[in-house]
Amino acid sequence: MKISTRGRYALRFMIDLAQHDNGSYVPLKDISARQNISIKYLEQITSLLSKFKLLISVRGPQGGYKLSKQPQEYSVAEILHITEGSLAPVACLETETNVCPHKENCKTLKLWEGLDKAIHDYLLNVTLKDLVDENREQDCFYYII
Amino acid sequence: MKISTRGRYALRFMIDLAQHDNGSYVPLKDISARQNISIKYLEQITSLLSKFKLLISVRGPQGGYKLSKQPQEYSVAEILHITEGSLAPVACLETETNVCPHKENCKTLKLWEGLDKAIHDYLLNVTLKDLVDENREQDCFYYII
DNA sequence: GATTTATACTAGCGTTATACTAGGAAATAA
DNA sequence: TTATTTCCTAGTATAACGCTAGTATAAATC
Repeated sequence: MKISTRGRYALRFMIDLAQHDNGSYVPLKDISARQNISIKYLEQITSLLSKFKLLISVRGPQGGYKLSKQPQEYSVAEILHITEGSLAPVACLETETNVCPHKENCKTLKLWEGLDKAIHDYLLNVTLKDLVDENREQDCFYYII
Repeated sequence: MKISTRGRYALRFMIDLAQHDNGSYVPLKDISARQNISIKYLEQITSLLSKFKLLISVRGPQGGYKLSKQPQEYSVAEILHITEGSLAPVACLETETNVCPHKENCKTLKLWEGLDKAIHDYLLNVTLKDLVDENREQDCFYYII
């Protein structure tokens, strides 16, 4: 029941980008250096975020990434959903419609649906701006394990 | 961000045990057959639950498992906590005190703490009795994947 | 006390997911 | 044309997951 590095790094990337937004594009290598995450690994994460239109990217010199909307318009839920694949606590809730052949008889389905909703409700209500505004000196760039 | 089979099987085991509680001990093989989970795998799960006093076990003929308290006294949180190891969404929240050297500067710590709390609050408020009382015909004995 | 029935404990093992690294292609500004 | 940047795909070591298997131990019954 863990958020993977992909999701965590994505948040750190987005926070860093929001903090260093001056209208121009920020190249990966800058954020990679500040956040101490390899460029190659970050690339995989940003290309996902880019594909889902959370970022605007431009190649070549002076290129890089830019937020596609205001920090307060991003929910943590959408960022994590894209990078984690799914936030559902059980596989049967990953798809739009639950196709488990035993869902009618499942004593725990409501539990998982409730947990899924609790997680989503919480993460939908936290925005990127909320994270950027955290009263802390630096970005987190290290998690144990 | 998934609950593993250990946690899910533990819940199914506990529900089954609560449903078939007639004062005597229920042997693993009965529940294994009803739930379609191998005895050997269930053993690992029940020995955990037993070690943490959620079950009373007796060996030998007429032996088996019995709940150590009333179904409404078990929270889903405690069952999952024991079998999953931890429900924390990030490693730094697994231990009692956060020992991450960068916790002071981490912009996402409050987010994870809040998510952890949302998950815990929800699961603490669902009891084993709530699951047993689900208005469904049978136990769930199958999850896709 | 031997046998049967049950849990307890430990080790092992195949498969999948995680957390990356690496190489090259394509685009773009200077 | 060259340097810089993102984009795309493949590979790979490690760890976690989801079991299976064997043996030890305890207890009831014959």
